[in-house]
Amino acid sequence: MYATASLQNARTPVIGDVSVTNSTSTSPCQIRCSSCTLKHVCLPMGLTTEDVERLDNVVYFHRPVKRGQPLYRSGAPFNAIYAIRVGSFKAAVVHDDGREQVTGFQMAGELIGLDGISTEKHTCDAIALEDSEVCVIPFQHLEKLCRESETMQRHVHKIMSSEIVGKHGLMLMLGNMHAEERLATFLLNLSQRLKARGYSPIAFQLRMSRAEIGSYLGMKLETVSRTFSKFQDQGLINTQQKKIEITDLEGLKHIIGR
Amino acid sequence: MYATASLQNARTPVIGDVSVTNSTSTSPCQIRCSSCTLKHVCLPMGLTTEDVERLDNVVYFHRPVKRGQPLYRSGAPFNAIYAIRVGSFKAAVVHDDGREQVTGFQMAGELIGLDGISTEKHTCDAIALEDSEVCVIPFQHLEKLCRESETMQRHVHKIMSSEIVGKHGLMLMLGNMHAEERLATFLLNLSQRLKARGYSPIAFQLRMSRAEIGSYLGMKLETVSRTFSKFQDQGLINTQQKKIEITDLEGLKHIIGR
DNA sequence: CGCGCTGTTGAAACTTGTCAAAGTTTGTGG
DNA sequence: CCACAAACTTTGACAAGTTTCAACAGCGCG
Repeated sequence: MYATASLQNARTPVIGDVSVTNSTSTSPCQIRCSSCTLKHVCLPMGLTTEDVERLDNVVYFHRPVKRGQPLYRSGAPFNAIYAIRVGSFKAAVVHDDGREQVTGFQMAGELIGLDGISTEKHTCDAIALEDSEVCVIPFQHLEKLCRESETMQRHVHKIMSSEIVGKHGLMLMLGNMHAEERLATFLLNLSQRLKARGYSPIAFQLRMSRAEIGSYLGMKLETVSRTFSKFQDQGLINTQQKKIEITDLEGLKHIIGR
Repeated sequence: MYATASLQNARTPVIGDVSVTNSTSTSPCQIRCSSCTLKHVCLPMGLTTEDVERLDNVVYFHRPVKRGQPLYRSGAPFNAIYAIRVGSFKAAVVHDDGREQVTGFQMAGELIGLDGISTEKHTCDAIALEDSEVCVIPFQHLEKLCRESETMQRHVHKIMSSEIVGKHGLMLMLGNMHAEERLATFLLNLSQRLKARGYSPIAFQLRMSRAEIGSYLGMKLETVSRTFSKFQDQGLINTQQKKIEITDLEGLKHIIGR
């Protein structure tokens, strides 16, 4: 009852595409969206039971990605978007001259790959920050679902739009904020997303290097490091390399408020 | 034959919404997408004749916006996206503390308003940089079209995705580039878009102030002004206030290439 | 014709970047 | 399991680029 005959038929070629274009193999999915622990923060968030069951028919394959390995690279053909089931990723665009800009960090439950829709080729690299696993969402199938279900369609549109809105926020940060404000914004954002996933919002492990944080925030790694140290001196956080403990959440918020 | 009965019926409430939520009135459209001179650069770009005719049924109202006036403001309810028919706009997000970041400049044929989809409220201000006119595209109607036509659906998805990709480029600029590279990028981007619209790519009138350019590029207006002067000294451009003439296109490109 | 807004230019101050060195952690291979 | 190498982080000193503050010029508008 979960898979209609037409979807079964339509699915076959896409599976082929995926295995051709990606060197890593995919594996059938044990866990359905409808029973996934991440459904409150992932694609299914806010959807009706019926729509989630439709998703179950489309999200059928998982793909493991080892730390440091790409889920996809810039220029790779676009077939699917991905929901992160385990682990985390960075997305980065690389300029001709080699300059890299990290455009986002994604964690479990978040989507990655929307950049590829426009040209049907991915326009950035998606690299796993730790051993991870993604759910493969063949985009053609998702589009079919959106034509069949108005609520699903609106949902997908909202996800894309919030991606745009999120980038606006980043632009505001990159264009207007000082190093301290940027790092505080970054930490608070991370904290909030971890909280939404049931993790501690005040003690966590960074998955990315200082250089990657710096690239994302538009500053050099030394400045990131110095700013961490400054926060530590001010009693706002405790850091030990990648281990972060926020000791004064309000203080951090106050930095952004100037 | 252009308007089906069902669309006629569906349209009425949306018209109501538009006139309620916007203080400015809209007027029926004389010009159809299918006969619009901007169709090669606007929403209809690349669509089949059939799809464009479907658009004709949906894009029915125009709205004039005087220079300096908002098309919408942050927080306003989202009903429609807009295609710029005449003139140009800036989109800007405003931080709590009053800091403003211009997130984009839109010119004729470009879409504005996608930011509102995610929360059904607009998240930025859209302000006319000159006396302008937009085509109102009720989003619910566009979504209906996308459910009916696969090519239209993919088209709209591509537009949203390229908005995301475009922001990535901006982030790269804000995060990695020096003042000269930023301004050169800005000028070349403008030049290219004007060219695509049949205007001179090397002589044009800026519609925005130095402060607005600065906000967009993440630098202060004085730095913008100084950088313009530097380009002028280097023989790359001629500026007289808002009038710009690019005298060495390759030279400008070379600045970005470092 | 003057007033205000916008743009230009200069000098000093500040923030961040650059370069360099040393310390720390992580991972690998013996 | 330890040792060593590689990668990452921290910190300092100095340089460079941008902002800030200030003054003035030019253009458009009433």
